[in-house]
Amino acid sequence: MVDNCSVPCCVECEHRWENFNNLQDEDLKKLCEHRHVAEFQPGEIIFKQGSPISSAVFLTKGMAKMYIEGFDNKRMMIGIAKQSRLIAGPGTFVDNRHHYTVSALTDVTACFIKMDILKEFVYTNGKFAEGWLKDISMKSLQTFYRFLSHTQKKMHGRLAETLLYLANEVHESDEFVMLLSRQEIGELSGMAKESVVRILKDFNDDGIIKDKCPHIKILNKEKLMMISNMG
Amino acid sequence: MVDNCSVPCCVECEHRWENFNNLQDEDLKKLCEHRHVAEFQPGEIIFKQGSPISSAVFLTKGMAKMYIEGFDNKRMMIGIAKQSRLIAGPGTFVDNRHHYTVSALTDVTACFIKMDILKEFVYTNGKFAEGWLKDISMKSLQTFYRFLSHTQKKMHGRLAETLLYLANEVHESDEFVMLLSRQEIGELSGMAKESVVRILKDFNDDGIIKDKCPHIKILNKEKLMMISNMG
DNA sequence: TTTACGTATTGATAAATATCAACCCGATAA
DNA sequence: TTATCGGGTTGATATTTATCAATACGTAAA
Repeated sequence: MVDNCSVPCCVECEHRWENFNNLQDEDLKKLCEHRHVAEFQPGEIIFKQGSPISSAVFLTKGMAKMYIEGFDNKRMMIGIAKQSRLIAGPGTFVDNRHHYTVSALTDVTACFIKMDILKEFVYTNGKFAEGWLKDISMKSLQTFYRFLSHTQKKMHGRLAETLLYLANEVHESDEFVMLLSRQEIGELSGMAKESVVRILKDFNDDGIIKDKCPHIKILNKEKLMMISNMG
Repeated sequence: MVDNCSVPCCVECEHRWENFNNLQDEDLKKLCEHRHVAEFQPGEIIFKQGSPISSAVFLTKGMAKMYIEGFDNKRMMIGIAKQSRLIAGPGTFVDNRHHYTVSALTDVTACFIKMDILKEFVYTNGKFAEGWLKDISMKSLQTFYRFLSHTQKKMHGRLAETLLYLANEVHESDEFVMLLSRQEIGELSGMAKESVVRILKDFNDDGIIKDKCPHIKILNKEKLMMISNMG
């Protein structure tokens, strides 16, 4: 259990959203006063696809997976959420509904900030509005390029790309403990779990990675990038 | 050849971007004064992936295809641009580069409006900023759901979806002249042109569509929607 | 009219990928 | 300790989809 005091105010939070740099300290204080902090255990749902958006969410600790629940209960993982990132989704300005589910992968501490207050700043602070446009645009571009990968790359290329994403963007290290099950890696890279197993074995046998089950180490990043770029 | 006078000022343009409703008439007049109008023949490129974004583009006549040029020169078509839609792409607020190419499918008349002027309004007009956020968000959501389709649907489902998109969104009629070649339909629905041919034949044989080559008529929309929803 | 070219079509085949079933293995509950 | 359960792994097989090659067809140029 946490209370609001155990998490620093947005004014001095080192994990705050980059776009908060465009707000004044008094604005940020106002945000802290109206925020709520909650903790989640691994597997717990932070918010659910289809539910109304009342707050923006920011993680101050831990990681969560974001996924769309599609046809036939099949899941498509969008990516992994961590600190400094606005988690709200594109529904905010469209239908006020979440279009994907977010659930904790580790112990997570999350800040909930009322969306009304954030939207208010769009009217009164042009820099903040521009920053938000930039944020959405960047995520949109990332989606585009992942879409392109899925359409044009074969499985080895997609899985190589996923491993590079986990190393570069998520863990910021070429050696990490895999948070995701084979099933989940499949949901992230668009293939069956058995295919994940087989291709990881291929990479392992070729000396590109060392896969000692929860631990992953990238041994030959050059080659992995080559496979990703057009495997 | 057209000059600026042959296309109405944004103030009274019936095909203008919805978000322009948030601007005052004097703002719109300022836009007209700084715009440029150009005509394109089928096949001509309106702007090219990778080139810098100097202007937002709006079509006042005709249709154009938007596509990403991916690996191996393979193309992924994003969709078809027509009137009332901002064509600029998510690069505007990120790296100021176009991330896809737009080329005319028919005779096209296009308005170019300096992006600087539009961005200016983001600072001075909160409603306009919000409208733009909404615009980008909606496109982002559409991309998400197309991505989901590609990942989870099989070819029949994807092609059914594409036909419904062409009928509902592009031509706004269940009967239309197909603007796209089989190759291009394939780029839009993520499959080889031969597969497009075969599946169209299936749909034709099953009485779902009538496909007399450049003409397409949807005969059984219910069934087409069923196939799209999970074919 | 004939030729040439690009797209559409068709069939045969190969490649990519998913599915199914069985088994292994480590952790946890009884 | 034993039973159970949920991943992980593996091999066999079926399905989906692309590729290749040949042909047909319509239009524009010669």
